[in-house]
Amino acid sequence: MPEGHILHRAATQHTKLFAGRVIDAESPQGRFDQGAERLSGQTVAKVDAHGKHLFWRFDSGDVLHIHLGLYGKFLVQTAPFPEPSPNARVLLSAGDDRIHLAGPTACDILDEAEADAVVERLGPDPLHRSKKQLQDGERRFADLLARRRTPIGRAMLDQKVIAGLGNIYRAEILFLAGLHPMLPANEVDAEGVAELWQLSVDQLRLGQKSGRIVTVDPAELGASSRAKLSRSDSVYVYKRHDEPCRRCGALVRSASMDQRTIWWCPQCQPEE
DNA sequence: GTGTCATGCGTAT
DNA sequence: TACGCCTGACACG
Repeated sequence: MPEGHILHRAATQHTKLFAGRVIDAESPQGRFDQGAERLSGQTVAKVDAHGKHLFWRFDSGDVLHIHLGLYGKFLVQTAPFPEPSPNARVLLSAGDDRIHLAGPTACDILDEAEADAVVERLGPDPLHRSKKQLQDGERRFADLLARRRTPIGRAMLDQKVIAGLGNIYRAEILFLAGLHPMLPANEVDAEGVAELWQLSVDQLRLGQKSGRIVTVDPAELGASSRAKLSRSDSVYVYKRHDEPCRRCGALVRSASMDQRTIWWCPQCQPEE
């Protein structure tokens, strides 16, 4: 159930645990037998992420490319290892550490050029750290939006425009920016574009740090909600159809956009 | 227990 | 625009 923050979190954690180590791989499920055989005995160089894609880079030049899709999940395990569930696509282990991967959309071995090609198909990633990358990213993001008449709600989920946002962040960031999801992307003014980028950077970073998506400003939460934050307490509009907006009280609306649901506050995100 | 839905996306139509 | 992937959570009975 992963948006970009989860993958970057995994990249950091997996690098910490496995960089420089020789791994053993197996595929209890059997759908990655050949890959596991190929990777076993190889040394991990590092693990990095772009958007929702994760890349395990090996000294040999092999790259294990993973995309979790809608269902995929990583478990980090330490010895003594639990019995692997039979649906584990791959187990990657070194010494007392093991990654258990289940349900991914993609799990395949690429060479470096192929891995580069995956990244090149993606838009800029707001979780990239260097100042230069972020500045370039913002410029690309602005250029891409300027060339699209498509609704901003669709553009924000388009991984070629901005890599790493999923349905929750899409809805929440548009709310925070005060933009109606149907507004044409090329009609968002420069200030709005800059705000969308900055909100994406800030929100994804928060998510990366905490491992969960909490977009609601702590100052806007009641004391009781703060004590135990349920998912519906942690967001402004996502899955809150017909509930009152936390800021203005208007009823949150929802609609289907490209087979995904989008939520917005008709008052805070006016349609013009 | 069964049915539906979902933080995603590639491919076919 | 529709389907397939292939999993878990949750609502409902």
